[in-house]
Amino acid sequence: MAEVQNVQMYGGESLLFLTDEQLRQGIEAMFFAYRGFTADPDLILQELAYGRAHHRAIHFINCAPGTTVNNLLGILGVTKQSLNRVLRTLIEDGLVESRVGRMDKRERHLFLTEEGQKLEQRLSDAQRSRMRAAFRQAGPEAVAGFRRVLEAMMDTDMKRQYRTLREGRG
Amino acid sequence: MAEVQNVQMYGGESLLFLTDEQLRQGIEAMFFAYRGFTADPDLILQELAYGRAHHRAIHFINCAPGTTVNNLLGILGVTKQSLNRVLRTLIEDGLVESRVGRMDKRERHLFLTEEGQKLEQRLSDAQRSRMRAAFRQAGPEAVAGFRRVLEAMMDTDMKRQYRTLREGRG
DNA sequence: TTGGAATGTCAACAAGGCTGACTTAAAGTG
DNA sequence: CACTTTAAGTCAGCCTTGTTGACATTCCAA
Repeated sequence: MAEVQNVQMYGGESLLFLTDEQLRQGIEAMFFAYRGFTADPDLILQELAYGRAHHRAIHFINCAPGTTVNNLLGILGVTKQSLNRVLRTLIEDGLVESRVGRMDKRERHLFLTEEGQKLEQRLSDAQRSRMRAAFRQAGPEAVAGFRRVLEAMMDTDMKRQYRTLREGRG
Repeated sequence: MAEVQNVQMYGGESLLFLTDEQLRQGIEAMFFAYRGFTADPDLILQELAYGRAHHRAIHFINCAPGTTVNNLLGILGVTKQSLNRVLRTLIEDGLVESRVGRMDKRERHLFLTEEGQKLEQRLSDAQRSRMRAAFRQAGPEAVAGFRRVLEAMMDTDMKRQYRTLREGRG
């Protein structure tokens, strides 16, 4: 592999190392990998007439049960109208429960029902099994690097969200 | 950083290392990072009333000038109706040129015009500069790991596409 | 107590995926 | 040559998921 040969040529943090070509390859790898990343859950969602938006909502409600609509909005980065449509169908279908806030009655706290949890399991099993295979194939050091690059690629406020989620479960 | 501590506990390829929690973090990192990845070009596209679909077309036509519509369909993984809508506007707007094949007159070979190349530059500069910053921040070894994980996450046929593109330019 | 801010809902529209049916032109094959 | 296949493009219509605008409810502070 002729792609890491320029590392450290100028000492310290290396300059030549980042050729446009290598950056282009990184961009394309990201594009193709993201497709792989979503492919398995997409198949499951399709048979239920749901989309990726439903998956994302389910995922983060599962991570933070009792979260409010507003909070979810911040994480997902969409408009509340867009999220609402998805939430409405999930509530109608009995996968998500929305409880009026006790302190602040304007807020709705969101929870997965048992059925919702079951679907979450199915979806994340599918996604995790590909991730697990990739992690295993690439090895622990590659995984650490993978995470470091992804974190560096996030916006600062996204990174905050990500860290919050990470620490919430630890 | 308490996340790589379980590596190699069982010798050889490590088992404990892949906890569900770590996989979940990988999934979320991928989600947030992909948003960051597309954020900068999206801003540029918005002011031109184009979308991500236009960007993808422009990117791959730039990578493989003279590619046919059919080939592009394979790379992008969309239907021809969907691609055609995008391609038509790009041709109308004078960013892409479509030449009838000389060997096989059924084929159309796609090229970026000068103006198309200019936009491609603008878009990829934006995207690369974030990627460059992330790569630099994470360091060369992390980048190698990043690439290894992403490649392992692709489907086999995507990987073929990716490799072909990689070798085409070297 | 009243006006403004926050939270969530409803309605309508656009982008960009999808399928299906069809045309045109060129290439390949018996 | 006649027939089939392939490449490309088009039209119509659907779905998901993003957007903005208008609106109801609730809370809080002046």
